[in-house]
Amino acid sequence: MRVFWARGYDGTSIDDLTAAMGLTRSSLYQAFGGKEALFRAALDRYGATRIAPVLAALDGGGTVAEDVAAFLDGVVALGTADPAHRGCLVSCALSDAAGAHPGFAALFAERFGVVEATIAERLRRAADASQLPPGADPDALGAAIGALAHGLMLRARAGAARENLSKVAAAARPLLAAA
Amino acid sequence: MRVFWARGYDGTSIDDLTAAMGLTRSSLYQAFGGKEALFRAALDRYGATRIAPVLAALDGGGTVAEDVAAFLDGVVALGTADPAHRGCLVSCALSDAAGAHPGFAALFAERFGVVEATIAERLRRAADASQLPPGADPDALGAAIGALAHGLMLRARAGAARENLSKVAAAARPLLAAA
DNA sequence: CTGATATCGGACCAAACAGTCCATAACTTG
DNA sequence: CAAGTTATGGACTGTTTGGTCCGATATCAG
Repeated sequence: MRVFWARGYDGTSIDDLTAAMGLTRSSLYQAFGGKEALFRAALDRYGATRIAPVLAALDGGGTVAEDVAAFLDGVVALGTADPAHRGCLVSCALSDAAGAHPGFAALFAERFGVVEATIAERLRRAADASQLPPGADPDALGAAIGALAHGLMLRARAGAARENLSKVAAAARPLLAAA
Repeated sequence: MRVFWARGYDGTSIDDLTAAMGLTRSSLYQAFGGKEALFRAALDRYGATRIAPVLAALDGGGTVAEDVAAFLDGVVALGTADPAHRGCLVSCALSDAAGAHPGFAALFAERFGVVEATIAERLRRAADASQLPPGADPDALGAAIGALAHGLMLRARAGAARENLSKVAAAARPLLAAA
């Protein structure tokens, strides 16, 4: 997962992977079946260990503005925590792989959709509690916050510092101005 | 440019390029020097012919909210216009290449910075005209709008329809609520 | 200890890769 | 038109790619 994260799908060779994982080619092929299957497994692991905790901040128990701010902070932290793995495996590696390898396109859309749907669900709860402006569309607003999050990940990949991105995330607060 | 756009840097071979460009390897190497230099030339062309017109919408002569909305519409249009070239050469291809090829990291940051700086400049003009809330930070807000734009590009690559993304862009309007 | 089974290590393969080369063809220019 | 220069075509090279194979090693049951 870390190798794909740092170098992308096409930029990673089987030798890179065996070196990082400490096993030989045969073991890798025996255990995972091939590069593509291993990448899918890495994406699963990334989703479970990296994305899920960040999404969990949306259920932090605060106001919708607080929870979304915490979510965006988590995004920034994930994208900038380790200089060797800047940005996001999905935003950076999978988005590119979806072009050269059509099989990844659906996977990319699916990963994207999970994030948007989770945010939208939180927003719908806020709307029910009248914490959102009356005319707001939770789905569109959720997608906008998701797009912002992915954009922050790209900016992290380009080398932005964490403090800097925190300010950017803070600048997005008007999206959730209370009614 | 189109081949890199569709298939990414590592996903594109010299043969792909010669086939699309209608010339032979020697001509390509003679004219551009190599794959990396050709990619840089493609990025230049992309910036001049695709990104610059979209950024120009920021000087559309409307209110800051109108100009930014027009800019985001342009982003959505660029990312969804041609099913063969979904998303953005910079957001999708360069972000990945920056991982495997360190030389591209600076280039990626530079391309990103141009967009943010252009938006921030427009916002500063708005602030001078008191069209922005008093406490707003034009640099941070510009970076947020830039991140949103790049996130929309990723969503376009994942296959989102234009109408859909237009709604998402519209949902971001509160970012520019007048003071 | 023995025999069956699962795992491992490293050599191996064909294909694809980026990049080079030189003989030929097409211009340019005096 | 002829000499000099530039662009082109396609064969070639050494390397790296993802993937396979088989002998050696470890694990475990009886």
